[in-house]
Amino acid sequence: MDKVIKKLSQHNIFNACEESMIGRLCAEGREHTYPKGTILFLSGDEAKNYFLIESGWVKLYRETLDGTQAVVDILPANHIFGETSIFEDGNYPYSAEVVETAIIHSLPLRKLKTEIEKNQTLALNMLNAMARYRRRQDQEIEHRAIQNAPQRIGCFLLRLTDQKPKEGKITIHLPYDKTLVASRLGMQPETFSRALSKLKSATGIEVTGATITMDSLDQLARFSCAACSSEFPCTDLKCST
Amino acid sequence: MDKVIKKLSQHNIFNACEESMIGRLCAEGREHTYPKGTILFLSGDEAKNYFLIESGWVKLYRETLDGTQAVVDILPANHIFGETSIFEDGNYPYSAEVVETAIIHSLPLRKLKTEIEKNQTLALNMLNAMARYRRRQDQEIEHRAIQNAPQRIGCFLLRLTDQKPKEGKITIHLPYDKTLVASRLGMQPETFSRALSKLKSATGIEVTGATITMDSLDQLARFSCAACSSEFPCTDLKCST
DNA sequence: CGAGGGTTTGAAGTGCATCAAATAGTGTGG
DNA sequence: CCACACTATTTGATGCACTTCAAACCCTCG
Repeated sequence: MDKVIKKLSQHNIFNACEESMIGRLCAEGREHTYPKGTILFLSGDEAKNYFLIESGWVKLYRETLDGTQAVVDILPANHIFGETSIFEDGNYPYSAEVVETAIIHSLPLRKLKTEIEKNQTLALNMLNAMARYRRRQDQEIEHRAIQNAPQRIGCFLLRLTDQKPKEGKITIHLPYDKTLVASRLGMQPETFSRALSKLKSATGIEVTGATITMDSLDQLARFSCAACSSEFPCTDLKCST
Repeated sequence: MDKVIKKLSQHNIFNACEESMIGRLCAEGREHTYPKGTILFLSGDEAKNYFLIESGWVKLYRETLDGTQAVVDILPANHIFGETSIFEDGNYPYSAEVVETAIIHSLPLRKLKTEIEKNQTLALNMLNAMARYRRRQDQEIEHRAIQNAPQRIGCFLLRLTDQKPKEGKITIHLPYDKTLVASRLGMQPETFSRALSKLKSATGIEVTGATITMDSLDQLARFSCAACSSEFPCTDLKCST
């Protein structure tokens, strides 16, 4: 299980933590490959483990009795989720589904809790991560309130780029299904499709399947970031946790 | 400044913390009365203080260049805000405006940071508070995604009640302007007005100015909670931090 | 009493959802 | 390598919820 230890120690939360401690955390960990569609847990389930994504994508969502669902987030490799359940009532606050076949490590929450209570560095890292997450959520609420569909897509695309300096043409690949992107952005697939066309004619981007190219990000930023309180290189929005 | 110490020690974040430590936190604190409309700070300002509301109401919001604003939260007495700025870049992530004349204590972030780095209990309390806040924000996103305007109002009313057992008639007072409630719920004042009428005819509540009465909460819960992933006595949603 | 803000009402417009159906794309077995 | 089955995506038509603009109303407070 060296691999997990290495992965974990690269993670923000375990920054500057001793390997021995991380080793203890992983002691009862398991690695599993889950096919697309697997439900890892449901909202309200008793939380025994938290998870590290080795590869693939995982959707976090909440669902009403009649089946309507609200997507909380869609997480890529190297993300951790379910770890906040050590606080509060010990149940998962959302459901998790594998949306691209994934290799996932499960780690026991119990151990994490023990370590956090002893280890100041770990607790502080965790606080930092939570604060960062909180900002992202605030932004999310803002975006859904004041950006329209084409702008939300533009903003999403901007956050997918590596912020690399302007080098000739810029290419972005959608990381997963358009339908999923739509749900991530809180809109219907049909709306996504139409909004992407609008974005195209408004900013001059080129769309070919899941690949999007453009001459520079400026146009896109001008279009999308007009309806946002942050200014363009909105760095804190990048994925993390 | 005994008053502040007392207030603080009742607060979740300082649960089980020594008075002496809280005393150190308050050392450079100040109390101020601010009239309605006062801007306490703007998003992006360097964060030197965090705040405790003694009385009154404070609106946290974010604003785009063209003046459109998204309300993040509206906080009542006994709430703390601005404290998360000790993490990350040290700037406030939102603006704060007094919306009902308020008495507010400002406390230096610097001292809080020092104490958090030393005091495990404090760090853990803070983690708990952050986790709770995170859940609330997740809920907020869900609500805005799947509840319609009348349901959002109903849900808001339910969260205002004291969860007291059914005793004859139930009375709820809106804590501030209808216009503000509307912005808190992410809708226009006009929409709020019309949605409240719909809620009235759908659930049989009585509305007189800012006072709302009904025979029982059941009707309201049945109407609003249908479009929510949590079941009715959704306790975690109650205010806190 | 009159001014001004909060609130309601009306009329019209916009954006997104929904339903329905066509089209493109992908993977399968033959 | 092709035809079929199935899914993802697009397009069209329509409806609804919320917004916007405008104006009336109400209520409070000087």
